[in-house]
Amino acid sequence: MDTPLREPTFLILTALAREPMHGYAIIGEVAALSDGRLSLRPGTLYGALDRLTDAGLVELDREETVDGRLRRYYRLSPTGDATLAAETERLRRNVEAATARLRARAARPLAPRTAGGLA
Amino acid sequence: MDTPLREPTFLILTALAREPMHGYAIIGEVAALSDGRLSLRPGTLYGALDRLTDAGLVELDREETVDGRLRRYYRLSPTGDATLAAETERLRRNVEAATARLRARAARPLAPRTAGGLA
DNA sequence: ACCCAATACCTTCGCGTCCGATATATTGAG
DNA sequence: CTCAATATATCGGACGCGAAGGTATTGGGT
Repeated sequence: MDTPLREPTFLILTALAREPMHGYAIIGEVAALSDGRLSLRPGTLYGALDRLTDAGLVELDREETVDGRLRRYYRLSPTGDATLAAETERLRRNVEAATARLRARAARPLAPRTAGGLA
Repeated sequence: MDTPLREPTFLILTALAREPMHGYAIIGEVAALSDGRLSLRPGTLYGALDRLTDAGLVELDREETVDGRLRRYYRLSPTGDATLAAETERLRRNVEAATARLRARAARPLAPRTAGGLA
């Protein structure tokens, strides 16, 4: 499992990091986390939840029935916690690398040779 | 194209942000960017380059022949620049959200209720 | 009493991306 | 003369994601 997590999976783990949640609530939490940019579809969510459970990153926490509707709560496992931390570090480095290059680029928008001194 | 970029694609754009590069050099640059964690395969690279060219994010810069070997240089287009910037911002928010939750989690490893004050 | 929206679960299917393997061509080292 | 490195390209499989649809219950509108 060193396959980098894709965005939906990453945000599902992030949502669960705070406290155990049930599927439908995760959809809302991910939407909030991403400022509404990403609205998970059921197919994405439950597929991911199954995969993450098989991989041992999340665990079934408990089940509740509220108003006749089942709520299945999932929780982040220790492995999931470590994976999320590692993924976050990976992303942080990528963001830093991209930011540095974009900044350098903004400094010389159209002039590769700045009436050069060096090389 | 509001599909989030996957990591290989993101790093290819990042590599090209500094200056135009040819394919084989991009592989090395991406490896350096990721501290050797990601080594692009030719299948990934040229597939991505074709897709990115079709999408208008990168452009063919020039072609050189060095020692009988063709070098095809690609450059980041203005659209690619903007896309990379937007993607970087998106990732930055995700990193911040995950970091905040992981930090809160570390503070209370096994105690969901800290003898609470606020509801 | 009726229907529709919202809550909450789950499944199936197609697409796009990625990766591994493979192929080709040239130069330089052993 | 062969092998490694440089440099391009293609193909098939795997897998995650998204769209759509299906089941069930409660509550609001008419």
